[in-house]
Amino acid sequence: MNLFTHYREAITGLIDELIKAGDLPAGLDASRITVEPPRDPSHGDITTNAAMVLSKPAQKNPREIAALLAAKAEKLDGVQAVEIAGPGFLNMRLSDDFWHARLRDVLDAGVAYGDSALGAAAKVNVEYVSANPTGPMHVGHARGAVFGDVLAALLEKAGFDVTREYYINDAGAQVKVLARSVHLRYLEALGQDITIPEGLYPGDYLVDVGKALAKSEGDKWKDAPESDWIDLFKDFTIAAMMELVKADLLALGVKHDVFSSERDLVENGKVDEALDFLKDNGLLYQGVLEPPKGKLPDDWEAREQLLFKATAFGDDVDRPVQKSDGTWTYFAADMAYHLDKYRRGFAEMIDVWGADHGGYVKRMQSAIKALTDNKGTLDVKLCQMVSLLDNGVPVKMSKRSGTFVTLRDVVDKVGKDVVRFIMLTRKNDAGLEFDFAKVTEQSRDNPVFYVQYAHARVNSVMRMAVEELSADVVNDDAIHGASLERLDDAAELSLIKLLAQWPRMVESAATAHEPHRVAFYLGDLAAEFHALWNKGKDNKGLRFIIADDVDLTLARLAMIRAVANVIASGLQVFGVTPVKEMR
RNA sequence: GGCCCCGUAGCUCAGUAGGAUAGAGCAUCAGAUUUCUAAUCUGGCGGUCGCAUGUUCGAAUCAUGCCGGGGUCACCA
Repeated sequence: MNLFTHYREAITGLIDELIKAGDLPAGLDASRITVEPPRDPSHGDITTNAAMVLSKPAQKNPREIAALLAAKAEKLDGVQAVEIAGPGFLNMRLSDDFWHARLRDVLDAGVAYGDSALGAAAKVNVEYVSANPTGPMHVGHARGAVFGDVLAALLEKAGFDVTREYYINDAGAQVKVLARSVHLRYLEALGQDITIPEGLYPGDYLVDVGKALAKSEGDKWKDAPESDWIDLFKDFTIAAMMELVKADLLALGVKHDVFSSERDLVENGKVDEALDFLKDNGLLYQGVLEPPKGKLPDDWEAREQLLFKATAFGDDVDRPVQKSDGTWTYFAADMAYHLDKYRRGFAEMIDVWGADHGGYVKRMQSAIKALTDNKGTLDVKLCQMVSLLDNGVPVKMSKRSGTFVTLRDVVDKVGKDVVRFIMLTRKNDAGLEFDFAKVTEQSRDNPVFYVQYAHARVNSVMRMAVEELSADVVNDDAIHGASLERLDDAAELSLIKLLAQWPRMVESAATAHEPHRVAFYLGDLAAEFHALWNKGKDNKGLRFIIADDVDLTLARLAMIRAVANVIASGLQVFGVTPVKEMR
């Protein structure tokens, strides 16, 4: 249960009562009313702006409305005190019993705590990675991969029906170049000396593909014209590259439900279908684009081409859908792809792209508007660059010099959990530094460690408690039946309140499509837990284990177990394994 | 030149569908350890939220215009 949603409903209920009683006029718009935690804890546990928002439409002084609400709010379950503050805030303090009940919720739910029905099982499609199948994944791909994977998990936790999708760009000129590169490797495998010309893919990872083809095909394509072997080589190589990509993603713990092929779309006539739809609606025309303002590309020439009327849907210019050789542009196929997603039932689509594709967002969104009659929505999440450092020194990356850092290198070096967590410690549209030295160091500076350590520390205390008090006294049943009302210290209640925020965090992060908020929340939670742990040094009475008060000890163990539950719940969304020990 | 993103403490960044006195970490200064793992914690210092108008009861948050940084700009994907 998201307690803020709960009390928002209660407050709007009170407003209805006031309307019925004639104290407020009917027909008030409640949509702008918020119920949230106040910034300053001295203002209570929850606050609402209801009185201020209703002031104007109700033509009443906000403090007057607040007074009407306060009189009723005092009687709500769990509410201990109500006060009116500032311009008309209604601040409420909830009873200790209420918070103890929330702690009970955490213990009952375990890692499932925070699961929400917010999404109401609505279908959402999250497309991420979608890297060209032309080689192994590099670190730049990792961020989008983790972001998409975790956003999908977050949406699932918030109650959406999520499909994780990968779009294979296997129809363009690039895969042709790839197939030619492999043909050279094939000749090499047959014993020829080769040089790889500029423009083809020089990577070693194609050597084995060439060998495999030499083995299965023999030398029959040695002297054959390209048109005879190109399709075969394409198919074989794409399949091999996708195996490579999937293996890399698996190492990172990233999975997809659906792989869609651009080539399939083209071959199945989906592109024609989508374009026919646009044509029937008068949204395609032959035209000549204005040259871009400012510096012109060197090879610019005015050319008549088939254009989609993107400007009618919010884009800046109309967009070409057909190349001069008659084949479809990438954009045309991508339109067909998104229409296909829409027709498969995904009115809500999310795409995760690199920030260098930012210029493409408007045209895709305008296409979706045109193709779905404004019924489909696309949110594009752009992920900024990751800069790799080692102890502050940039790690040089260049495909040519061979110091190219692959995704696999990074995962092998620091582990998938570290890569995943760090990728989420920044907003997606902010740059991110990934420092090999920092992300593996065991200190406060390293958020992965810090959060993991809090989880490990809970388990450590648990082990210690069993050792000191015996397993007969400290066990699951005993902890579950603990007298939670014994938790009455301000610091303990404060920690419980933070735990109770988790369902709200899940919902807001999911709604905003911002998984990084979870990382910050987990950091805050870990900090508060570590702080409480340390309080036990200054004040022995605040230690978790109090040998001569088993009842209190069990209550505190229940509390810290709840901390571990919520951390584990968050890490589960991240696809990071919580550790129980960090020696 | 157009479009998109960013601009918050010395540094790295949060800031919850506009909310009350803008927060963390690092750095720096002063402290805490015969430990339930100090791999941690407590306190001090530190800000014209790039600038200016506007909308609003209320703006770091929304709108418009500037300034600065990055990305991108017809038949690549």
